[in-house]
Parts: sequence; structure tokens; C-alpha cells
Amino acid sequence: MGAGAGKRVTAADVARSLGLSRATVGFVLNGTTGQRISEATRDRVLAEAARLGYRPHTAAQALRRGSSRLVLLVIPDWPVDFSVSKCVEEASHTLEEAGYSLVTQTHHPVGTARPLWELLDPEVVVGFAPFTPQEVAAMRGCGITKIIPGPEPSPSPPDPLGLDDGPRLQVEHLHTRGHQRLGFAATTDARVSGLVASRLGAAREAAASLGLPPLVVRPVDGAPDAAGQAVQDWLHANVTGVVAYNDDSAARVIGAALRGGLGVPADLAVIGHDDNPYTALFVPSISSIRIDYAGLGRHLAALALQAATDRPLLDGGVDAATAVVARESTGA
Amino acid sequence: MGAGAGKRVTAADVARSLGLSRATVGFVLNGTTGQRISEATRDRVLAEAARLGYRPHTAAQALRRGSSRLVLLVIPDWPVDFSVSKCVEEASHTLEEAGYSLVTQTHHPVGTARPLWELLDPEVVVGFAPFTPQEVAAMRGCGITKIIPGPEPSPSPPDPLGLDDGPRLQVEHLHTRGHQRLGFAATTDARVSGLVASRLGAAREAAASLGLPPLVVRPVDGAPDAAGQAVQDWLHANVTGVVAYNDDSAARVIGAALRGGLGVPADLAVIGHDDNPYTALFVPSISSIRIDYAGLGRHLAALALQAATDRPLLDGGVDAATAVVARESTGA
DNA sequence: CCTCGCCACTAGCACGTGCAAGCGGTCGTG
DNA sequence: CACGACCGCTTGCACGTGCTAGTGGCGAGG
Repeated sequence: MGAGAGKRVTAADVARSLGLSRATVGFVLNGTTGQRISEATRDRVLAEAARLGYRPHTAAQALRRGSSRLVLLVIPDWPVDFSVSKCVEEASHTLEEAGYSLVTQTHHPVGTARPLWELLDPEVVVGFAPFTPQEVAAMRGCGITKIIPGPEPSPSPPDPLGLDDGPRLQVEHLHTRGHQRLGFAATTDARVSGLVASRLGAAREAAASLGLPPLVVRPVDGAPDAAGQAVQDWLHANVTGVVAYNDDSAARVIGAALRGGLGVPADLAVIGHDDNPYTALFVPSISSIRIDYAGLGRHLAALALQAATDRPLLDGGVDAATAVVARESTGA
Repeated sequence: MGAGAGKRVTAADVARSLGLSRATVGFVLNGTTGQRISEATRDRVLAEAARLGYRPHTAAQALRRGSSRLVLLVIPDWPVDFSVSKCVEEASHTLEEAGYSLVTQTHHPVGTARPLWELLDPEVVVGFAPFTPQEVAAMRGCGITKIIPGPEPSPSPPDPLGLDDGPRLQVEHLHTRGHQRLGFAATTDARVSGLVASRLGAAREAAASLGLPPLVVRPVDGAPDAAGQAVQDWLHANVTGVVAYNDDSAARVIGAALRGGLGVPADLAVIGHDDNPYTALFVPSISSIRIDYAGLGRHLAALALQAATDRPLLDGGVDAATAVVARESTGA
């Protein structure tokens, strides 16, 4: 019955056990087109393979067919945590249906551990943000040509992942709540400067299109009293609503306001971004932007499949629905 | 100079380019012992391999040698985020020095995406918490025998990763602050039940060895008012200090206490676990336990190498230093 | 001059798979 | 009955690597 606790079961074992040739087994298991296999034989093969617990040897497959059927997702090392987990899960599913698999790697600063693309040689490498020229060169050197987002700015839209909706919703939410003069809490972390700039830009655009005055941007990070100073500045500027880069920034702003004796949202309303689970645990609970990470995951997977198979995109675009989660910090 | 933007460079290419046999190239590149290769030839091979940009084909290596030189680290899907990133990074380094590579997978609830161990066939699978019997069986079915922590309780110490220090420190910290009657805030999330039990056990042990009364254990999770009920119970039991399973539980307890009009830490002191970055942002800021994730990473890597090579453990044990981070929620 | 041993290297197999080409048997058709 | 078409299967090669067994050359010793 069970394997004799030793060798791995190969396609040859299945063939031998049935008195067939290994090729026949291969045809059945791969569903090779252009080969005629009788229904009876097909069933016997499938049954025997299942009985013996046959698992194709991935390395051998990769060697023979020249492709690993692997997609590497490079996750930035900024704290994105659990939300990304959903995204990864969904992307895995979508890829799996197409016979591909997803491997993730959190991307550490340069010069540390060897990147996984060197040894898994994935067919596609996907990142949340564009890769540096050095990274792209390194991948090219390993024979990796399918890179998302691509380094060429022309064919890919500026926001391929549809992540610019959040800031717009933040601004609109505060506007709906009656706030006119808005502040923006930015983080100074160099690792996310690109993302901060992107979100700030989208927020500015949204404010402008609503006819609001320019955003009062202040840095809010781990530096002592950076948040306190920012809050002071906003008060002087008659700012009553703050758009935070993310939930971390929002929490810092709220903390500073509370410690300064202000009421949230009475004196200052704050909305975060990413809907980190902790936002619901704060007192007051923090309004935020929930991203449809599942949808984003599906979209990433579709992009990767498109690149891997050179076939046209399956889904019509980003169906990732971004939404406001209104909580106490904006007066829910 | 550079590759002609097409085929991959194989060892045979290097050999042909030098007029040598492929075997010689192989010996040099692998540093095979028991083979005499002249210094001159060795240098020529190395130089030519570098010049052509030769990279061994991982799949072919894995096929031939029967082992992938891969270690799979299964990361639970609870929010451990960045701290684990440090751990992974350090583990990667340690493994790399031994010629192994680390691949991580965040472990989603059962029934979702296919586990990576099926297709990467890693030599060792490492987890933060023990695997379920089903998971172990699944791994076995894929030919994976090296599993950490092992399912057998006998040879492996009950706390191979040295993670039981935290609860002890939590209890001692509250004791030092003058608290006698302690509560324990447990989460009911089935995914972490093992870890909860482990931490609770360690906390109980610590309380007993200090001569404290038994811990008053209450569930604290996302259910409406679970935390509020727990706080009520603790007050009735004259509990003044709460050991939380993690920072999430701690935040829930604190939130419930504040909303109930209690002072933290005046009426109830609370300490979390894991030192999630958000703990510092709460009002009041949350005391917690900081884990030396870098040290933990090195230790995990050492364990994995031991399992992979069947050689004795390199490091003398866990050098992961766990420490209390005292903040406002316990009266810092 | 022959032999033996050693050096430095080569021929070739095996790993497990995917798939092109081939091959015997049967059936339909003239 | 001859012949081709077709079905259902098999033989065999290739992928790139690690490594065992072997091989030719050459110097030393007798």
C-alpha cells in the first residue's frame, strides 16, 4: 500500500506497475494533445498514479521543459504585513489554476541575502513597485526577461495596480464630513518615498478637483515630537482634517493630538490608509481605507500569466475595489 | 562579450570554449575532492565561467543530486510582519553560508493554495509552531522527512525555539510592579491555539514559581464585548495586572478598560507580547516583550542545517535574547 | 628498455521528465 | 486479397548536472 518509506515514486514506477511504457503514462498525466490513448488505459494510469501517490519531480519537469512555472513576487520590506497575505493568497489561487505557482520573497535592502530569482529561475518576477535598474540588470543576467512592473514607462500606465484611489477617497471622506482645510501626514522613510509621493500626488489632485485649498503637508515619523509639531502647525493653519499616508502615520497624529489635549475627531479628524487591523483597536478607532487585496492579487496574477504565456490579458483591468472604512477618528 | 540574449550558458559551453571536457569544469566548479586538477586549469575554468556569466541550472542540480538545498520556512498568518522579516533575513544569511537557501511561505488556513513544499521539495521544513498531524502527513507524502519542530515530543525539547521566555518575563515584570493577582488574555483563534497554549503554560509556570495565585484566564478576541466581559471578570477577581497573549490582545483589553472608564495602568496594568511597532503608538503606549528575531533566525537556520546535514548542531543553543519593553500600560 | 605508479584529465552514466518519431495491429475500401 | 488509414502504444532522445571509472602520458626505478 503505502510507499516503503524510501524512494520516491516516479512515472516509471507507475508504468512498470501497469506493464505499460513510461511514455504512455506521461501522455496521460500531461494530457498531451495529439496522442490517442484509450479511455480504459487512461483510467488505469490515473488510478495507479493516485494509488502509488505519484508526484511529478518538479526539478525534472523544470529541466526538461525549460521553464519552472514559477512566479516570484517581491514584497517590499515596509510593513505591509497581513493585508498582503490576502493578496498573495488570491494570486496563488489564480496562478495555480493556470499551472503556475507563486513564491514570495520579502525584499531586504541591497547587499543582504541572495535574491531568490537567482536560484528558482522564475518565469516572471512581480513587484509592487518598479525595480531599480541594478535589480533589473541582475535579473536579466539570470535570464529573467519577464518583469512586472516593466522598466519601460511607455506601455505601462503610471498606476498599473490601481492604487491611487485610496487618497482620493480619503480626501472625499473628510470633505463629506465638512472639512475644508486638510493636512497630509507624510512619513520620511526612504524605503517608501515613492509610495508616499504617489499617494500625496493623488490626494492633492483630489483636493484640487473638489476646489479645496492646497494640502498642508507635514512629516510625521518616529522622531521625537515630529507628530506634535505637525499637529501644532495644522492648528495654526486652521486645518481640521488630516489625510495620513498610512495607518501608522494616522496613529502618530492621533497620539500627538490626544497628548496635546485635543479631541479626536472634535478638534482634528484623521483618516489612515490600508485598514491595518490595529486601527479598530485604537481609542478612538481609526478611519481608514480598505484595499481589496484579493482583487489586487487576482490582477497581479493575471498580469504575470499574461507575461508568462504571452497571451492577452484575461481580466479587463483592476477590479480591486477600494473603500472607506469610517470609524471614530472621523466622527463615525 | 555579454550573452547573445538567448540561450543560457551551461557548463558544457564553458568546457567547449576552453577545449576541456565538461567533467573537468564540473570538478573545478564544485571543488570536488579526490580529483587532481592543475592550478592553471582551475584558474582558466573559473575565469571563463565568470566571463561567460555561467550560472548552474538549479533544476538540473536538484535532479542530479536528489536534493534541492532548499529550506522552507512556514510563517503563520498572524500578524508578525516586519519582526519576522529580520528573522528571515538572518536565517537566509546563515543558510547561505552553508550552500542552502531559504524560501518562505505564509501559511494560509487549510484548504487554500497548494503548499509550496509540494513543488519545491525542500530538504527541511521549518515552522514557528508545531505542524498539525495532517500537515505532517502531507509532507511525509511528498517525501519530506525533516520537519522542525518535529512531531515527536521525545527527542526535541518542549521549547526548541526558546520562545517560552517571553511569558515568564511578562509575569515577572508585573510582579515587580507590585501586582499579585494576574489575569491572562487569550485569543480563541484556532490558528494559533498551539502557541496560545504554549505561552499560557509558560506564564502559569512562572506565576507558580513566584508563589502567585493561579492566573485568571479569559478569552479576548474580536467578538463584541469579549474584552469588556473579560475586564469585568478580572475586576471581580481583584486582578490588577493582565498578561496578554500578544499585543493584539493587549490592545483589546486596554481599549475595553478605557471605554469602561478604567485607568490604565492605574486600575489595570497590561503587558503584551511581540513588541509590535504599533504598541508604541497607542495611548497609553503598551508594554511588551521584544524578541531577538535576528538571533532566532540564526537559531532556526542552525536547526535546519543540523537536520539537513545530519551533523551536530553548530550553535550552542538559543542566543535569542528576549526582553521586556516597559511602556505606559504597566506604569513606565 | 620495460614496468609501475602517478598525474591530469576524459568518457559516460544516471537523475526523472516531455515529447517526436516510429511501429504493429485492425479496419475500411477498392 | 492488397493497400492505405488510423488507432494505441513504445522506443528513444534531450534537458544540464554530479561523479565513478577509466585512459593516455610521463617520469622514476629496476
